[in-house]
Amino acid sequence: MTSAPYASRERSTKERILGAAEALFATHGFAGASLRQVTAAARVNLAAVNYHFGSKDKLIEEVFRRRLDELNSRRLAALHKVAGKDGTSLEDVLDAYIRPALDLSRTDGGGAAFVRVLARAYAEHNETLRRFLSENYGHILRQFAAEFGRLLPGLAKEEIYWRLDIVTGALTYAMADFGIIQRKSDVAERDHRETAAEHLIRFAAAGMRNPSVSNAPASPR
Amino acid sequence: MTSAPYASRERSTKERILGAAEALFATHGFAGASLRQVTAAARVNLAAVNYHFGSKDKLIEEVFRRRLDELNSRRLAALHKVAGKDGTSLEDVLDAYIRPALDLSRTDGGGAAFVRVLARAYAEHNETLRRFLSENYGHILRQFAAEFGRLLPGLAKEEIYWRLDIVTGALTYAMADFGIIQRKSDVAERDHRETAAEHLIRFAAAGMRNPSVSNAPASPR
DNA sequence: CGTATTCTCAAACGATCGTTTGATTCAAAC
DNA sequence: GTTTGAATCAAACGATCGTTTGAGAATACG
Repeated sequence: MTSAPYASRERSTKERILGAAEALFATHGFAGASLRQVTAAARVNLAAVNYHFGSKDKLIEEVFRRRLDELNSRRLAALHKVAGKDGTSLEDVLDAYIRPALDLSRTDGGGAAFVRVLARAYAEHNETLRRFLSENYGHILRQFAAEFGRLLPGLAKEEIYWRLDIVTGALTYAMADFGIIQRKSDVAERDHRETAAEHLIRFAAAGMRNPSVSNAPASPR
Repeated sequence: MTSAPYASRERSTKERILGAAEALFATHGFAGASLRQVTAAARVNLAAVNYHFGSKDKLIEEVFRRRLDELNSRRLAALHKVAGKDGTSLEDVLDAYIRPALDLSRTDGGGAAFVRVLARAYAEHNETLRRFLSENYGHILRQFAAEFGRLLPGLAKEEIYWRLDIVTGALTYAMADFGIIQRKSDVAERDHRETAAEHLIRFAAAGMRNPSVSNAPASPR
C-alpha cells in the first residue's frame, strides 16, 4: 500500500463514484439506481465500484458514512455550545438539531442530494441500513434527549423520546422537500429550505413544550 | 364484458395480486419487489399482472387507488362532522385527519402494509406517482386547510398550509413506524400506533396553535 | 349443443442487473 | 531499466427483470 497512483486528477475515482451514487440514489432509490448509471455519471469504469467498494451494498454504506459522520459531529458541537447553560432555550436546542441538517442540505458538494437519500433510508425497511442508521443516530439522540429533559423537567423520559422522534421524522420529511404543497416558483430552493427550517423549529418547540396529558387527548372513540 | 368467470374462488385473482403487491411494496419498495415475487406470493401466474393491470406501473397505481379512495372519503366524513360547528376544537379537526389513517393501519386486510407503502411513495421521486398522490391528497387538504383557517384566524393561509404539510409528513412518518426509537417488545403493534397517534395529535395541535412570528425564530445565524 | 369470451398457464423474449475475469496502463520502488 | 503492485478497461458471466406469446382450460351465451 503506497501512495495512490492516478492521484493527479480533479477528484479521485472513489469520490466521483460516491458523488454520482449520492445523486442517483436520491433520485431513483437504492434499488432503482444501477451501477451502470452510477459509473456512467461518474465517468469511471463499471468495474471500479466493485474494485474500490467491494459491492453495491458497501457503496451504499459508504455514501451514508461520509455525510453522517460530519452531520453528527456538527450537531454535537452545536449542542455542546448551549447544553447545560442557564440562558438556553428550547429553540436553541432544536436549532442545534435541525440547523446542521439544513446546512448540509445547502452544501455545494451534493449535500442536498444526501438529505433526500436520508429520507429514503427512513422509508426503506432494509434491516442492515436501519441498524447502521440507528447506531449513528442513537448516539446523538441520547445526548439531545438529556438536554431536552433538563429544559422540560415535567416530561417523562419516554415522552421526550417520543416527541424527539416525531421531530426527526418531520425534519427528514421537510428537509427532503417531499411536501405536497409546491413552493412558489419564484422562491429559490435554499430560501425554501430556510423557511421550512424556521417553521419546523417553531412547530417543534411548541410540540415539545406542550404539557403531558394523563389520558387520551382528542376523541377517544 | 359479462360477469367474471373463475369467480367461485376465495378471492379473485386481481385482489390476490393487489394484496400481495401491497405487502411486498411495503417491504422491498416498488423497484425492489419484482412481479415474480408478487405473483408467487399471490399464487397466480406471472402473466396475470400484465393481463389484469397492463403493466407494473398500472398495478402500483391500482394499489394506491384502492386504499386512498377509502381513506379520503373517511377523512372527509370525519371532517364534515365537526367542520363549521361552534364547539369544534383544533384537536377534533386533527383527529379527523389522523384517525382514519390510524384506522386504516389497523385494518385486517393489509392496511398496515399500505401505510408503509404510502410512506414510501413520499420518499419516491417518481413524478407520475407524485402527481397521482397530489391529486388525491390536494382535494382533502384544501378542505382541512379551510377549517383550520376558521379555527386559527390569526394565521395566514400560506402559514396554515406550511404547518399542515409538516403534520402530514410527521403523520406519515409516525404511522409507518419508521421511528428510530424501538417500541418496547411487550407493547403490541396496534397499541404502539394508538400511542403514536395520541402523541402526534397533541404535538400537532400545539404546533398549529403556535402564534406566527414576524421574523426568524431561533438563532438567526 | 356449439360458439364466443374470459382467464390461466408454461415458455420464451430481449433487456438489464450486479459481479467477475484477464489483459493492459500507469506510477512508483529498487 | 526492470520489477512490482495498484488502478483502469473492455468484455463477458449467470441471474433476474418486465413483458409478450400462443395454446389450452374454464365459463358464459346463443
